[in-house]
Amino acid sequence: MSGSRVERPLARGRGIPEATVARLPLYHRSLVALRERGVTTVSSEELAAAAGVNSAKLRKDLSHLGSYGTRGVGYDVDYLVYQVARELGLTQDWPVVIVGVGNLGHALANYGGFTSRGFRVAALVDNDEALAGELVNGLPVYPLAKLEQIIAEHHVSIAVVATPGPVAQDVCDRLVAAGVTSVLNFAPVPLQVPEGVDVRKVDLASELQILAFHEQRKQMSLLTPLTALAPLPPRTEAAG
Amino acid sequence: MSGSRVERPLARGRGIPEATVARLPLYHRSLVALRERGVTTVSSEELAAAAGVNSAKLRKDLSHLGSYGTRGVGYDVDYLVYQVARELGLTQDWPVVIVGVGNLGHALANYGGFTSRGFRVAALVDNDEALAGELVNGLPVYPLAKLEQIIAEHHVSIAVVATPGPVAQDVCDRLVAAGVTSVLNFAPVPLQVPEGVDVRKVDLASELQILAFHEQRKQMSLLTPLTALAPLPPRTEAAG
DNA sequence: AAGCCCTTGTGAACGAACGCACAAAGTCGT
DNA sequence: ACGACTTTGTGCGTTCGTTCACAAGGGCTT
Repeated sequence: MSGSRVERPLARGRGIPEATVARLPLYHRSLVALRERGVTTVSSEELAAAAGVNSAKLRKDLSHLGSYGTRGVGYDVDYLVYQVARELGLTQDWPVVIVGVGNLGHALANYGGFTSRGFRVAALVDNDEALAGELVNGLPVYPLAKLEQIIAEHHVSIAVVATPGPVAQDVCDRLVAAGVTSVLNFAPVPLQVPEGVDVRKVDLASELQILAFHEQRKQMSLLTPLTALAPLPPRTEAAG
Repeated sequence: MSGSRVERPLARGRGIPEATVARLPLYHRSLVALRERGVTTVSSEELAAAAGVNSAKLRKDLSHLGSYGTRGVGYDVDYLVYQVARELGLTQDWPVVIVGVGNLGHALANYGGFTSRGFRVAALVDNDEALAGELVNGLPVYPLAKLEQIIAEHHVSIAVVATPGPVAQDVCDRLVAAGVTSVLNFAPVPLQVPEGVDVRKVDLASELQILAFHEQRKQMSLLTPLTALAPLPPRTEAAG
């Protein structure tokens, strides 16, 4: 077995659990909403309610960023907004390239939440010649041939793949070769990327199917009594 | 109150882990792709590679559905496609209502992956009077006032919320009151729903922010050696 | 200043998910 | 028919994530 050397699991600025990172945007948004309502101080209980999470989880999440609260009082909204934003990298400018200007790419280019908060659509790219030069949300569409040039000139490190599935991997390969190290993938295929490149998948069809799974279960449990579903359900106390 | 009752960690009915359910759509899609290429038998190793997951994880996932493989051979593609589809509820028809026909709702209405595989857009609904009656992807847009009627007549149990954030909760409440028990939420707010209603969130801005977080860390680790990261970050609260 | 009250931050228990490694169980060659 | 080979299905240890419960620590009142 390996040595018993205790390695510090959570350094101050690093080692933030992935589950926590995934919730930081949620907290950030809730905090901004509170700030816009004029709230200056918020307790973990209130913020947790606004974000729809458990308050203990919220406190532990925030504790990974540092001790930004005041015991007996709560968190200063302004200060916490800034800290979360800084941790998420929202205090810097992120030029983003969107590849694929179909229905989805169109919507993304127009989507307000995409362009705000540090992100800026550097360019729209599509391989359809007919689209080249057209304006979408005030942004011109460039041909796919210019992809590498755009990435280099704008120092793009984050790309959005909104192409049809069959070409997504090719596009992704070109993106990575050109220097992109983070990809948000809307295409219904699992993208293969080398070490060091992050891919996050947004799969609309999958989400619906997951809902359908649970929906089917609900319908089944309505039609048949519980005893018919499980072989021998112990007659424990009924909840509620 | 956000302190919700302890919901069963495993999926309702038979105990299929939630993490497994979330991957079933992925397997289903990979299997369909294999079938279309004429593949009739697939090993866990091959299917796992196609889906981009660990093969042991794939086998354990599939084992929750039943013993559908043949040792020494693999899985029959046709058979497995059917079993996964049945488990996901894709063998039945799911009428879906999309509320909010903005950029995103427009894209969703046109999105092929949404309408295929058991799902069917029963109606598009928007509160913008100007849109009423317009055709999107061959489907008419109905006014919000008809929401309850549509849900009842089409027996809709799954709804997509693609409205602006501020009205999402109101729309959701009406959906639930009208009988919807599964909601796919694209609005950037956490929806509150009663027990028994499922909500899945697709948050485009959050996904980008999560990528930005990791991207920032990559850049930091390139610029500074690891030893420079360990000390406490200066608490510069005078910023701004 | 001291004590009370409030909320944060966290140790610890619990539970879920992952992945290794292997036994079980089938096929195929001889 | 039998043994070698292949691949599934799964027991088990490890890691990751969630939640409880409470001590630590700050503010407020007296």
